[in-house]
Amino acid sequence: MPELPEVETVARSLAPHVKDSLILSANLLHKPTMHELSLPFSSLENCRIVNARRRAKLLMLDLIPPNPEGPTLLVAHLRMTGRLFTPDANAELGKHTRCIFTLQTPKGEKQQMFFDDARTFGKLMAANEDILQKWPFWQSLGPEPFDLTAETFTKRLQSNRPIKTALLDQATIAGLGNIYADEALFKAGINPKRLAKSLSSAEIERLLSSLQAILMDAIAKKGSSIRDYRDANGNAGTFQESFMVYGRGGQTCRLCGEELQKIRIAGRSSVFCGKCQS
DNA sequence: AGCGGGACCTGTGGGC
DNA sequence: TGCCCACAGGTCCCGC
Repeated sequence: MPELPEVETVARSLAPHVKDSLILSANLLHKPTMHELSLPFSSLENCRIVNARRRAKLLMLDLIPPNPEGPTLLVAHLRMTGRLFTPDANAELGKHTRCIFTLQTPKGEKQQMFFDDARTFGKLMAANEDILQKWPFWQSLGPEPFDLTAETFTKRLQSNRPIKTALLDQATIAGLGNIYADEALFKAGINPKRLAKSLSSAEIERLLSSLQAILMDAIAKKGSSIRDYRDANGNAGTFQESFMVYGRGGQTCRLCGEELQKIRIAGRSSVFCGKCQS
């Protein structure tokens, strides 16, 4: 499930393949994949890709358009099963390929970039600054975890929701999903059901340093591959080998041996240790 | 206003 | 063996 470390890994692994390439065409095979606020995909033609980066869980390709009205960004939200990658030269169209981009590399060679998405939750958007300003989700995004101070985090946690719910809210902090929220709460020793505003300043500092450490470690390990997720080169990440709680409900806690509990919080499964997390 | 929960979507895997 | 159904979950939307 692409969360911050997975999207960061995709951006870093995709960049060398697409940087300075010209988009010759964008062929949308599944209409709902195009975000409703997107410029027409024909506007992507003759745009040059100059960078691939990440904001929150969004994959952002910076573009130089052929004219001032053209898009300056190709934004991809991978959601559950989206993959943006450059297939091998003679690769077949996949069963779940939703958009095909034909690129011209700086060497003048043709190369394809596929957006595959089994579950079709993912979205692509050809955008510019005006569109970002009109996009409520973009406007509501909270700070990046590495930019967050304990003081700002404290202000954003003044809510009556369980801390787990607050961490999943992209307006509180951007980039966390179910995996890293559960892992960060375990590392910080905080029960996911605790109301966000009930956390002490010591607990908030511990939670912030825990989630920053986990995200750094997960980026270093190229993300977590549960089933679908692969980077732009088709490689799996290895952070799933480091999971302390995610997906381990009913198994024993790796710290104390207690049986891990699995409950639902705001419709999400949450795994935690009743002994280590208070 | 703020929160919880269902809908969206399809592949997978457990149980019978 | 094969079928059915719960589950996976990020975000939007609706209702309380």
